[in-house]
Amino acid sequence: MKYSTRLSDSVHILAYIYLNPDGDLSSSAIARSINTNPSYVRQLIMPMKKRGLITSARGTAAPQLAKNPSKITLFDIYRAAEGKKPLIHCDDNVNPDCSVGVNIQLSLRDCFDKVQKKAEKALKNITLLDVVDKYNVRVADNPTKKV
Amino acid sequence: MKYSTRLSDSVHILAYIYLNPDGDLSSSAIARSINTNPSYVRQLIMPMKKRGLITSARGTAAPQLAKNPSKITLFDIYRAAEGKKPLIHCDDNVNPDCSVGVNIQLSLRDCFDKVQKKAEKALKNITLLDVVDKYNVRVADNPTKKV
DNA sequence: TAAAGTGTTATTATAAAAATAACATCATAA
DNA sequence: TTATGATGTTATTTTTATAATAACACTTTA
Repeated sequence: MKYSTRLSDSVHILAYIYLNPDGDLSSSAIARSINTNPSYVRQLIMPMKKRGLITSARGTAAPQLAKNPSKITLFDIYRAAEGKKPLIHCDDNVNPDCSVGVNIQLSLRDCFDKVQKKAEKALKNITLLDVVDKYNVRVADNPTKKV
Repeated sequence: MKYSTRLSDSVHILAYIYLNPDGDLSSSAIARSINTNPSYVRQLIMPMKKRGLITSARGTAAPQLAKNPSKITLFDIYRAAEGKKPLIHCDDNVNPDCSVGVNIQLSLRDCFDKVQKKAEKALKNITLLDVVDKYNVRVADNPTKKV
């Protein structure tokens, strides 16, 4: 399949809103920045709205962060973007008549869960503010056209 | 796309070989356990061979672990199965004329790299023996038909 | 009231993976 | 020696999760 860029694009949306409080914040304008279409942007915004990361209202092109960016972690955005999908997938289509097959996969699930927890912990330790700070350093070091 | 189960299936292959030293270790037999085809099994074995995890010879259905299972980590198998592919993907198709777009993605890459490192560290801390041990506990707790 | 926006659902296209096929090469047993 | 069956390898087809897109009811605002 295509690789999912939902987390990446969702962070993009939040950063864009935060960095352009007085600019055009329509889904069309954000979509142009991501090089995608307005509908996809709105589809990413919706779960973030449900998870309390963003506010928006029908008819008005004025989404806002619902929290301070220092209080929004990459894990929050990951949950909104990807739900409960894990980073590593077990093969749950092994031969059910094979004890090795079934039980190795179940054992592996335990192991992958541990890795998942570690990754999630790392995601929780990075905030939207951290990402924006890195962005600002980059822009300061390499001044070019804005927006 | 489909989710990759290459890591999962590669571990499966190694465990199968370790647990059935005197059984049929042809790619066909292993494929039946995974519920897939012999060619796919061989395709997974090849990179593990190149990375020194397994030995095998043309014409003979007798693959062997090249190391003690306590010396093979999930990270080793992950590298063989997935190469350098990361767990989380940036969107590298954003609007190149948008400073926010480009620089946010570059900043995100740094962040995702940190998460990747943590996940890889977790993978390094789990060995094939750990997986097999969990398997043995499962089989002991829940005795059913073997192989 | 017209224009432009969001929220939402449905459909199509894309691309990464598994599945499969095919075959040269090698080992082994009859 | 030859037939059989295996691996190593490359190429093709099918599957499927995702992005892309379309469509439209509803809402805001000029």
